[in-house]
Amino acid sequence: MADDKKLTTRAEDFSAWYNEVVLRAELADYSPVKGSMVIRPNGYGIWERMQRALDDKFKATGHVNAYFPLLIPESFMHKEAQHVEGFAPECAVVTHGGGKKLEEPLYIRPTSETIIYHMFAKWVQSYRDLPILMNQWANVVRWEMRTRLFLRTLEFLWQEGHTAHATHDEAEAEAKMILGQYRDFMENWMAMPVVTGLKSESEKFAGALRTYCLEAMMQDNKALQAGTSHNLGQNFAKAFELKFQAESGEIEHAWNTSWGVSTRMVGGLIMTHGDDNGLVTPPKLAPIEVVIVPIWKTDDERAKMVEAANKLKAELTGWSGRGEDRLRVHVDARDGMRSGAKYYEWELRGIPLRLELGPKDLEKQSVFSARRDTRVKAAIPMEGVAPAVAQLLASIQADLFTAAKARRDAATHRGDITYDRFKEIMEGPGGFVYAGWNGDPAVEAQVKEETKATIRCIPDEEFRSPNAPKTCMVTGQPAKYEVVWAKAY
RNA sequence: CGGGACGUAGCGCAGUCCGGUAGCGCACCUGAAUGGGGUUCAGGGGGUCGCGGGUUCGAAUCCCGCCGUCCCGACCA
Repeated sequence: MADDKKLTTRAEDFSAWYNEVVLRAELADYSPVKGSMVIRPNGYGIWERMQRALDDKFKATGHVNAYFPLLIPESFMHKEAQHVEGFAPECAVVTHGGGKKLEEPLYIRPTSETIIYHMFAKWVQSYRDLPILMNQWANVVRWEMRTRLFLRTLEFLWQEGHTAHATHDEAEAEAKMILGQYRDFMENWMAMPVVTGLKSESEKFAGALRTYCLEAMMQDNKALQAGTSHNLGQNFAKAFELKFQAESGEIEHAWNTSWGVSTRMVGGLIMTHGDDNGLVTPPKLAPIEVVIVPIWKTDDERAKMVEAANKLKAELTGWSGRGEDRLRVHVDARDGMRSGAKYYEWELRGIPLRLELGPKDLEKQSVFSARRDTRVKAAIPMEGVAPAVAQLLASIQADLFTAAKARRDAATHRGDITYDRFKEIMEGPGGFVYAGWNGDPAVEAQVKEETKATIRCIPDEEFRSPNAPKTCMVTGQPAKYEVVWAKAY
């Protein structure tokens, strides 16, 4: 921050830019405990909008919310072999309580499969008790060595869905259905394009049969895993004796899924849409969609313009053209701050649309608008201002997605790419590279070692190249899959 | 845990080499003017200079020890 007022630009130093946006837009702040953070109202407001939209989707697809406890007996963590192997190193463990050493240490949940399937086992006897479609909003703790605001912190907020089904196919359908819900949310609410697909064996969730994921591209061309959905098979059901009597009379193990998205998405939002002036929030997730800045010179004028601004706000919020989803409007009537300074501040905070209302506008019976995304300005007639504003917001929402998708596609490489060319891309601008892979984990490890890029996913059909590579990029052997490579957060 | 840097006001820093009254910018408070893209002037508040010890008449500055933070690597929603 050479200039106290200007942000470091994305081109200068992307990660410095990111940190400055988070801190200066007051989305979050560092907490006294290294690696954990405080989510401030501006950031939490976005998370609340995310929660509401997702929660509605979960409810609409038949899920119910519950809450399971933070502390998990150590023995539970050890019941599923891969799970404990994957998570034990990053767990925080409570060894003392009430001033005494505990008989059995308690793990602070890094995720809740173990406790939840233990409970499900208590609740399920018959196929008639299935499926269980449950979700919880919770915090989890993972003792990361290297942390970044929103993207990786010791503690974070998320939702974790957990379901139990009578058959493999039903669980598989659930895991994929949720993936679709996430995708819809990311595209239509976050305006963030994603590639959906399957994780390779080495990248899948500890204890899962298969992990599906959504991968987004940030403006520095690195990938961000924005969400995951797992088909857990019967792994946890066997470990926790989650059994039921089938219609046939046989005792069978249930089939589970789990799926989650976290406050990491706020980081994804920032890095997808932010610009050198700060945050850019898609209207649907903006706690405030419209800020009205009244403009005045004298005290008399101030009273008049603040009144006019409040009247405008009332007209906007009173408009029912969006049904229950009323326009979210704020009037910035602060005295002692120039309008220009207010503009910069609201731009930093990513408010999608600014309306300036001064004596001249009032005279002309119009209001002056400025879009946050394109910074295009235009007068809007007072007559019919609400639908016009709603229309502008809808355009901003749509244009953000289009722009983000164009950026991603411009940094996506397909076709027969040699390993040398691949290295050039990864050392240089980065991006998504679609390439053939023979399916050998050793090749995957080698590429990771040599280039720091990883297989983000085996993409779902609609994302695959029309002419999929026939050979493995590294070995030249026949390709088993087309995969997406990228450096990732 | 290995490699590098740094701890001075809320934030960003100068001062440290060469010991001598703790400073600057931003932010904050008060007042006045200003007011359609970061306003100006005047006044003001705020710091055990990371902690502990040593050298010295005197330490932010020199010496020893400790602690902490950040960046790079090993792990990762």
